[in-house]
Amino acid sequence: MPVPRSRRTQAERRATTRARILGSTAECLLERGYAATTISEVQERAGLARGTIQHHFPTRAALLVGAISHLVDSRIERFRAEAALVEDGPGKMQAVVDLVWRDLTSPVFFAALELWVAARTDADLRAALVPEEKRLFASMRELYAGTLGEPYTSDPRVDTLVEFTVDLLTGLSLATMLAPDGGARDAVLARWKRALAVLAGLLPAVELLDGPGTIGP
Amino acid sequence: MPVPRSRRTQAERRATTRARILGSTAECLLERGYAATTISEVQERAGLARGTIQHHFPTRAALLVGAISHLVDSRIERFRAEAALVEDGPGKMQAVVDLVWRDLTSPVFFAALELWVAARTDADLRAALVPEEKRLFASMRELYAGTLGEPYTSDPRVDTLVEFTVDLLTGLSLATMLAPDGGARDAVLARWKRALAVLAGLLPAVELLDGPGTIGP
DNA sequence: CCAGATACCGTCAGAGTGTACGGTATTTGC
DNA sequence: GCAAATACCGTACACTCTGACGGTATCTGG
Repeated sequence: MPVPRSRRTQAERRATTRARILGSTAECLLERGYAATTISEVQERAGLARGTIQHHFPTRAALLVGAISHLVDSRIERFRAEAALVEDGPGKMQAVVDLVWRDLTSPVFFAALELWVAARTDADLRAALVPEEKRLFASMRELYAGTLGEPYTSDPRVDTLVEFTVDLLTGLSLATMLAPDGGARDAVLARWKRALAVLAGLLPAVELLDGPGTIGP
Repeated sequence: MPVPRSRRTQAERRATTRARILGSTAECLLERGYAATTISEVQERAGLARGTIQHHFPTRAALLVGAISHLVDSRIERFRAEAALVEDGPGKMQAVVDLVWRDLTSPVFFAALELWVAARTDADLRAALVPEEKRLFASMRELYAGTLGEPYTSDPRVDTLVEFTVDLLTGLSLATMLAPDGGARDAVLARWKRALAVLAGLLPAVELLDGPGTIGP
């Protein structure tokens, strides 16, 4: 006997299925990659009819454009939640490195990477992606600053150090994406934490390679 | 009247068309991306018949695997040529940063990036890619060391600094790939050069952000 | 309560893809 | 020279993907 569904407004119906579709798209990007993220595949994962997908996203391009904002939102939200867990203390700079690292090795990041790389050779995708990524970067910068707080935020070098950290960890994530060598990866992370201390003037350069490297303000 | 072609050995014929196919594949990866790199597209660019492509690479997967080694070879060769031009002098460390940057923003890099990202979700591609990239990294390490020479090579911190540089510049290349902001990009590069000097103990940390930053041994 | 709007469904044709296959031209080994 | 081998060619076919379309269920505004 068919359960009479609770009455939902059109807006609610629309929003939930839309979210379902975009969730499946993200999942598919993550697991199968950009090229294999087809309408049929998304449809199947979402458990919806072909026409439904098309009703919300008339073309594949529109679907992928929709996925962009969705992924950016997820990533910001995820980062915010993780950032809230960072505790104050002498190892805060290092904790933020770990925070950035968790972001740059998270599923959302790799799903977004698929679109990012595809956008290099797809003008439409790029046009939609670039402003969204600007939004992402702006949010991220705020979150970095908010998480670090004083006295870090007032140091003019910190912006640069954050930029270094994000770029470096992005490269490291890419490099270790295919053949994760946990040991080497962690070693680079540990050394970078020490390097940050050196660059902040908290540690002499000769100590770049030794010791535990937990240095605070 | 058909010109009687000079007699070429089978090996020669094979090698040249093979190279032609792989060249077209690389070009296509660069210009159109992984998803749009189809047999037809490669065939058309190479000006060969469909059967010819298939004679050399029975499947699309085989073609892409073939492209991997080809790209790695190109990249090593390209880097070697550029490295030979680096002159000795007080700004050598900085010159190597520029050298790495030219590699990580070169067409071959972006073509390889397409395969790299695709390999994340394609086990066969990954199996072929990982050993080739090991080969690439090994060659690169040699070339870094050879280019830097003494006294850098004997400093145990240099390996780490090279790793930092490569990872950081990889991230920077990715980040600025879609919307190149020359100014911001160059600023990060310049600051990283100074940071290297700080990390090597040649410059005090307080000078991270100021001045031209050409520091030598 | 009911007409119009909107969300969802399922099938279809056209284009494009990858691979199989038989045929022609060129080179090789004897 | 001449068969065998191999490089190159072009068509054919089965498959998948996309976007179009008409049809049904659910909601909304009056």
